[in-house]
Formats: sequence, C-alpha cells, structure tokens
Amino acid sequence: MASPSYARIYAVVRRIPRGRVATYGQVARLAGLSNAARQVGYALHALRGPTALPWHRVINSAGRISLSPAAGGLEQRFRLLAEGVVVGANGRVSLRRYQWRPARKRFP
DNA sequence: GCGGTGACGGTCG
DNA sequence: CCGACCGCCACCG
Repeated sequence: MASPSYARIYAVVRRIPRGRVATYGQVARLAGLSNAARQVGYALHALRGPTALPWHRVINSAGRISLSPAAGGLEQRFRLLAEGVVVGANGRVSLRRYQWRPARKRFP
C-alpha cells in the first residue's frame, strides 16, 4: 500500500463481518474519506493476488457485484456463497439482508 | 504535466 | 429495471 488512504480502506474492509457485505461508498465513509468510493475500488484492485483481506464482501451501491466475472466476479460470488450470502445469477445481493451495519459510523 | 480511465454513486428519462 | 450522463479523483502511460 503506497498511501495512508489505502491503509484506512483496508482497515475498514478487514472489519466487515463474515456473511455480511458493505458498499464501496460505505467503506470510503467509514474510512473517513469523502467521495472516495472510486478509490476504494482502486485500492482493492491494487491487491491483486492472494490476500487475507475479505475483498469479496465489498459490492456496489446497487447491491450487485461490480467486478466482471472474468476479472474475479466469479470468485467473489463463490466466496460470498461460501459464507452464506445469497447471490443471484446476475450477481445480485440483497443489501436489505446482508449489508453490514456497524454500531458506530466513522471513527473519531 | 496532461488526458484517459475506472472493482463508484446519484440522478434523470 | 435499464442506460445515459455527470461529478469525483488517484493512477498510469
């Protein structure tokens, strides 16, 4: 990770509980960043390769897997299903049921 | 330094 | 429920 922003982003992603999901924008806000949803996607993309980070728990605000199947969307779907998150054939996930809702929003 | 780009998001038709 | 547009902003060639 080259920037402190990435570190913050990764720290938030790491807190997403198993079986729950968070949106890119949500991660950005929780990381104390602003209008940085796009950066979150970039930070995750920068991981490339095996990682302990639960990157698959991050989806877009529409409640869908944003990553193309070939680029990893398939794996993401697979991982989510493995932890009990229902994913529709079109990559659809019910935010209503699975979105992570931390007790406190943002950190001081 | 500049312009294109994208694992985004909100709005509008 | 789409798709088109636009605002955003760090990366990369």
